[in-house]
Amino acid sequence: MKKVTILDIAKELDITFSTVARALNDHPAISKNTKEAVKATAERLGYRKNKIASSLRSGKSNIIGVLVPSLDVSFFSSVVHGIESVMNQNGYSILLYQSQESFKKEDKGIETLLNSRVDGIIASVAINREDTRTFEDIVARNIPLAFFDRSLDSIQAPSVTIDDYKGGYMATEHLIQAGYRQIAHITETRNLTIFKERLNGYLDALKDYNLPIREEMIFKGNLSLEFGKTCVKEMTQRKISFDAIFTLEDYTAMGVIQQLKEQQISVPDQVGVIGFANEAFGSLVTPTLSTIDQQTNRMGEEIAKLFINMLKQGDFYKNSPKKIKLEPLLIVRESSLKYVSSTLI
Amino acid sequence: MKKVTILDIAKELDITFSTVARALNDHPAISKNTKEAVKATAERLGYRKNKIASSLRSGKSNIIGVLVPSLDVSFFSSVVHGIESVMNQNGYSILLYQSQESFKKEDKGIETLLNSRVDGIIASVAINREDTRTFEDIVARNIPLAFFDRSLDSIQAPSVTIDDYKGGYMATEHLIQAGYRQIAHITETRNLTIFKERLNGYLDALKDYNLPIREEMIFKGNLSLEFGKTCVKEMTQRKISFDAIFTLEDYTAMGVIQQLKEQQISVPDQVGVIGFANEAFGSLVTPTLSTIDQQTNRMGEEIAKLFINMLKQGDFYKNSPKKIKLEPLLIVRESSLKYVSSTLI
DNA sequence: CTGAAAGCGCTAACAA
DNA sequence: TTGTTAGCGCTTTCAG
Repeated sequence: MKKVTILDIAKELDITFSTVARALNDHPAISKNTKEAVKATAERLGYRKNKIASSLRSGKSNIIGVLVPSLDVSFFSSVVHGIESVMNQNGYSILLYQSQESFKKEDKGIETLLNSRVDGIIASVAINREDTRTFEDIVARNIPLAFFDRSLDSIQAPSVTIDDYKGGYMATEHLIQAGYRQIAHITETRNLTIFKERLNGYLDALKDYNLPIREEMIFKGNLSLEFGKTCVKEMTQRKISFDAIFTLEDYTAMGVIQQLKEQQISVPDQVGVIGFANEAFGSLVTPTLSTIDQQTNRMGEEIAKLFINMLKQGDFYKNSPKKIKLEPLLIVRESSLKYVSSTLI
Repeated sequence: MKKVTILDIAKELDITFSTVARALNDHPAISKNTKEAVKATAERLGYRKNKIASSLRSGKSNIIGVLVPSLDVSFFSSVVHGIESVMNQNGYSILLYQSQESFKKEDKGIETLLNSRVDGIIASVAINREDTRTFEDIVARNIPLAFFDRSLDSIQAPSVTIDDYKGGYMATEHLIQAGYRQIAHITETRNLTIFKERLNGYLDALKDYNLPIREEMIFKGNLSLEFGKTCVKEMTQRKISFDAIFTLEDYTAMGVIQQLKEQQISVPDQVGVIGFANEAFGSLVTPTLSTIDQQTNRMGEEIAKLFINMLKQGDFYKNSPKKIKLEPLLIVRESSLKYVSSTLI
């Protein structure tokens, strides 16, 4: 089966190929008859429009580059799911690139996407990014750029994030209101805005409720289940008394719970635990895990919608960028319900 | 910043644009001097090769279409993760499309990918697919096609799947060897090869161990946690005696466990449970869930490698297609360890 | 309502 | 080692 072009259709019908092109694109100035004839023979010959050729000519590819750290993290795959769904409905395709949390690969990714002449880029930046030049370059070329979740403050691009500060505050406040007083927090060594914000929320909640902030109860490590265990062990060893732990994400919280169980400390009666991210397992474990939901699918849809609006503008960066902050949602489950828990179990 | 082409570089250096093109592509017949000069000015002017133009001219896009049901299912996002990683290392980009389990969207997706002139398509077919015409079309056009996990037997394309029959057999055999004798199975109503294979494995294991096959212990429903609960309730109501359940996937298994707990039936002492898929939560729940691992990342890598080899051939479908079956891995955890469990808890 | 013609930016065969 | 030239298949302006 050799490839069919508009020229083949034109010959078949004894008209010019430009008429064919117009007919296929539903150009208003083409008669119903020719349109129908053209579409019929196109179908009959098995014609498929060559998007590459039209992209080259028109300067629009109808492809959006999506750059994320890793699809193996459910948060990102969920957002990408949302992005693809909305973009698809609007006639765009997704060119996918994973940075694997390396800014070098991220730079390579941006180059590839730019070379592929995507109509814009949606990104969530790698955890170890330092300079922002490659991203500045995108803006300098006046190519639409938007961030989700992890954005770069120095870049004047729109973004959809969740209010991590508020999330941190809500989680901590919830623990306080549930009756806990000595609340530890586990965060990340690496310097990511989202984690700092969660920490700030934690700190401010303590202040607002007149609880002391104790440095030895704030742990910095690498995002992992293992580190959750380590922190509990350390507090026990150093005889730091605590009655609740708020962790920067859910896997760490699971580590905490596992270690507490190991040490025969009951959750939530002796120690309350709340995580962050609302991973799928939270409702399945015992005790079920309280957490903060990040509205991942919604985030994907919002960023996609915002992006589509941006694409409609001419000069993408003339207005100050729209920054959407989604509300975090507090999901209260068993792991943080001190008083009620005894009746639940 | 206006766009820079090879012509701009050529003018700058007072050579022809074809020399520039060759220099940029490291053509052997170009002198070191010119190459360096060209690359330097390319860099200086901020030149980026227009992949669209080269694709149009060369007939190769270096883009692979990936068509999956939904990235919101961790199995698929994990495989796509593997595919992107390997493809990326080999200079290919991924154009992503989700069918959302609808064959209509799948057809649209194939059309879009074909129109985008991808160099090939890697797909996992939608659950409700009936006719196979769109896929036949891909083959007819001699465009590389490969399946993973869910393939179409009537299409002569390579595939990477796991041995679902063996997985079903292993799961059942494990339960038998652990001392269970009355083993129920929960499967899907819809007619998907992979689920049928798991069922067949279950049936054959029972036969091989001389255990009776009882129709009333095989439940067909819709893949969900809720249906797991329903089945347990039904067996209890109908006073069907059972001491183990093998479910077609992990969420259903969770439903089973939750309902058993609800009814004060102890897992694994009274009833053993094993799932399928090795979802992330399996190692976190109580009791931890035994399951069959599908080697998702490996599957992504294998299909990508296989595909890259395929791309190197000329006539893609002249040889009989390579079908790789990955070994399922039995993951034994607490939910199926009848005798040991008491010492574990 | 339809045709003629130019050209998007690159690759590659053929010349020199 | 470099230049010349002809397209890839389409969009789009200008004519008619």
